[in-house]
Amino acid sequence: MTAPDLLNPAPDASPKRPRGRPRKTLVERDDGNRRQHLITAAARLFRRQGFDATSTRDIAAAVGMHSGSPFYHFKSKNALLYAVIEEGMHSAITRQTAALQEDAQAQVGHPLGQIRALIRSHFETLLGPGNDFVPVMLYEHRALSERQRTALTQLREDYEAPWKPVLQALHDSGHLQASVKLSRLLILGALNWSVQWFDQKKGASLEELTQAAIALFFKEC
Amino acid sequence: MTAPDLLNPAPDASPKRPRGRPRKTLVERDDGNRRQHLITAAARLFRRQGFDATSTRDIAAAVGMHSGSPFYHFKSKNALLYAVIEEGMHSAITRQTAALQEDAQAQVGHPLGQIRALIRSHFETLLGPGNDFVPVMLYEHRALSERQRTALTQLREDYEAPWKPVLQALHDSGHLQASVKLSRLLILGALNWSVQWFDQKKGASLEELTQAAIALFFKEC
DNA sequence: CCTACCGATCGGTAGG
DNA sequence: CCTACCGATCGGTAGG
Repeated sequence: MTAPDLLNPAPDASPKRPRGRPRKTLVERDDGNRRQHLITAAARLFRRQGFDATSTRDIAAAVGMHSGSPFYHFKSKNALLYAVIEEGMHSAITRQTAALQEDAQAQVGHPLGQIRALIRSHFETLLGPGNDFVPVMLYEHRALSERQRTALTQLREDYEAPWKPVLQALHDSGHLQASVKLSRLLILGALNWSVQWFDQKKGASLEELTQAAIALFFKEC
Repeated sequence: MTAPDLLNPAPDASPKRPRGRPRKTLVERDDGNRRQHLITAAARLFRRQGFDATSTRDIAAAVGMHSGSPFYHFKSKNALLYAVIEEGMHSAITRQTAALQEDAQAQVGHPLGQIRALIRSHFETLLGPGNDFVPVMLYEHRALSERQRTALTQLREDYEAPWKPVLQALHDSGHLQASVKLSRLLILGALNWSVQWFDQKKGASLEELTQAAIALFFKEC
């Protein structure tokens, strides 16, 4: 405990608000933090309990707010879900782009190296520590509104776009036998489903997972 | 319309109940039908809207009951969910067993024929018309109680048991390169995810899907 | 961002 | 299986 001073005034000295106009940068940073805390907490709860089974009161409590306060930051529970999903897709696309660039610098764009980068990056997005955002998208997007779903479809297409030429090249070179379209759907499904069974503590590492997936899907020629 | 008789008494002749002790077989058959209607309607609604987003009133209305009546047949909404899932797993196991027997008679147990039968049967369980039960299991089992989940784990192990020796044989013969355990998890994931994107109206048939999956996962040697 | 609150909905039950 | 109902919870809001 410190004695009352200018920053911690005695109770009789208007304890409610700081004097003068609040500094804008500080206020915005605080707002951004609170909003971000809500998104992060919501992602975790939505992933663990599901969207419907998570109340906005749960989320408020997780960040130390009262029950009505999340609606100061988000106009509805749905908007909060969409914010979670949008952030997940943006970071997934960022991670994927970086992985492809790293690979391009190392290997002059061999398609097997590219698909390896895509799969490894995808596993990290799904299974990396604290990465609850994309799993929420995969399993809770049904709760989105029509307009939100439309916007999400665009993000998913952006994300999947780099897979198509890589799989086409692997098909042309004989490493992939099934059709490119069905292969993409089946491969992404196999990866996405890992959210259901992968256990960080025991079992395989993401690197082992990646190698197994490549050995399963692609021929050596 | 038929004239009032012993089976359809006139209104003044105690219309509430038939006289005497109800014939047990008839009563049980009626109960079974109502119960079965509830399970079927619940499966459809749970699949379309999710478990949490479906109210017991929705289910009651779908079979022409009033709001409290489903609880005459099931002691809780959860018990109804478990009935849906249990029926789905039983019919999946039955279908799978029959598929393996058909294949055994035709091909003397070639592992490639066996895996083909397993995959084709799995797609039918997931994507066949009216087969909502197993998809509900895949996406709503989180809502089960601990005891229900334990019982379900046994059913899932029973279902997956035939896959292990078949995949092991394919691994030994060089048709499968990745480890048997990770292969099984990734393959079943790829198939299960088809629930998310398969459209009965357009797109591929279950037969084309099966062929694509086999071409994707297994080497020709 | 808190306080106090509202209308709606939900799973479930008693009693017949 | 219906009728009538209950307690609890929930998303969301007004007003500060």
